[in-house]
Amino acid sequence: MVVRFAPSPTGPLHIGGVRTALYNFLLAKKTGGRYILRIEDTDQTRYVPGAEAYIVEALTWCGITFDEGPHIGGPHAPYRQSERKAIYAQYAHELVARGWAYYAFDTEEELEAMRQRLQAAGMVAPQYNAYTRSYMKNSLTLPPAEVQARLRSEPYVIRILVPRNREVRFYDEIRGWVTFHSRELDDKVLLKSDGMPTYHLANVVDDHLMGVTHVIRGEEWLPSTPIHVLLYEGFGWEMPRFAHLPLLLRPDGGGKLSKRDGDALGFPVFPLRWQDPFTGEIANGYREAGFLPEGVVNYLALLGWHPPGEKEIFTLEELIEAFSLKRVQKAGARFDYEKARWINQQHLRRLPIERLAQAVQPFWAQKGLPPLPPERFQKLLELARERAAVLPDILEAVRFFYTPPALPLPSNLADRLNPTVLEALPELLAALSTLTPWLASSLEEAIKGWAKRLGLPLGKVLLTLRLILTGEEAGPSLYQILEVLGLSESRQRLERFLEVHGVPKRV
RNA sequence: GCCCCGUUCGUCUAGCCCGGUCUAGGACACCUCUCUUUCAAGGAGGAAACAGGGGUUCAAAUCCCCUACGGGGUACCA
Repeated sequence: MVVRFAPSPTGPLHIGGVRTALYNFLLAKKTGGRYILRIEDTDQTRYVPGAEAYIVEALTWCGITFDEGPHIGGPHAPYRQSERKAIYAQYAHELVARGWAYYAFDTEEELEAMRQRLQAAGMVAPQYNAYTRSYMKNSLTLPPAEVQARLRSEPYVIRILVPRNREVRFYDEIRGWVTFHSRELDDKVLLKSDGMPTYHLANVVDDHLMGVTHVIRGEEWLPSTPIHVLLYEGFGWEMPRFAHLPLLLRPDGGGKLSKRDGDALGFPVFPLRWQDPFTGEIANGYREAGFLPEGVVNYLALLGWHPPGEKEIFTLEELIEAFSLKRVQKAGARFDYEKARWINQQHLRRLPIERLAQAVQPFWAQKGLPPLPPERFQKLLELARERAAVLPDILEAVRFFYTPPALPLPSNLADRLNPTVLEALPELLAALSTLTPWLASSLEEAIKGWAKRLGLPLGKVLLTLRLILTGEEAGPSLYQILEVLGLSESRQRLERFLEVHGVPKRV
């Protein structure tokens, strides 16, 4: 099995593209096949600098790797269509010679005039087809001598000659047989006047030349597949198998997810942060939002595909094992950010602590926090990981560690302090100062004993201590907090509290 | 407009191909309870769907047709 992912470098890859790349990857890996990255940069006017590098970086981050591509080379190089320009022209002319294509000389204005005329006659989307081509300027209507003359002196395009009255059928691996009638098809441009191919020609030629056996792409390509089928026939080439994946839809149901949605939907639509080189505009990415690549890939896999069992959390390896086109959904799938977060959370909880520390590190550094010894850092993260769906949640959950409470406490919190506990605070301070070892277990024992002696419910004691030490009402186990804070920091916070608030006198 | 593809809980989906086992299963989100020093996490439970109409059949979520709705396409863009 040979598959390819063929994005056009017109900007960042969006997550729908990532999913297409993922499905191709899973299939290639599962079957021990080959996976090709091909850059479809045939539209020179839409070229965006940095987009190709972004695509490679994003897929690499996701763990999606290739066997061939512009970044690694391979037997079918080059892998940028702009660098294969000459190949397409040659094949386009061959198609003319075979009677499956023709030259057309119509100017933009002439095409526009044709459309206007037909629209005025009530046609919504005029086509260049079997009916209209007969009165346009092309090698089918012009005398051969004039055609030759124009070819030498004028820009021209090559258009496919769509047969007049035929059913074009193909088998889609996900949808079954799909039928179009050739009268619905128009004579698509194959070779543009700048000498570049259009997608239709380039993809067919390259897929053939590169030995692609399965074309797996988004459903938006379904309507142009009959053109591709005709091209394979015109060339006399064996067709690959086709599979058109259901689209990723916006959560509000307003159509397919697109690059242009940027951050407008309230969640990232890109794998990585992207800064538009022209406008400077920045769009957030999953990586920067604190997702693990495992989480993103797992969620994306489940959007439009379902594994045989009821298991939902998968590693990339497990996805490769479980994936199959037969279980891909036909209908479009709405993106659900909440579920994406939940899946990510599951991966966060499973991640080995060293790798979690690695993943959190950039966020830690970005906050300007000083590095901690690995053991202490890991201990801290253990307190927070179960409270986090994305990486920044972890920093939030251990805020107490790097931000001592602002004193005096605001009255809504100060009101919750237990006076009896406050009164006994100096005594507790003294007791804790001699406590060894300084561990959550011994701290728990000491504090529980102390609460008992005071005759107070444990909850009141702990809430008061929590407020004093962290300034927050909720969070990880207080014993763990004390342990990770350490004796000296804990004592400092208690002392500072006493300084600011004073010890209430018993009346 | 035309063409193509689709339609099971709010969302992702199982079941559909090979009709009965479906009083339609799971997950996210939501609600209740539980565990707990708190917040999470965990555990238990709840509410929640076969788009509509016709057929075929002893029997239809499952097969066929129509309608409605949704999506995609309709460029010298991919």
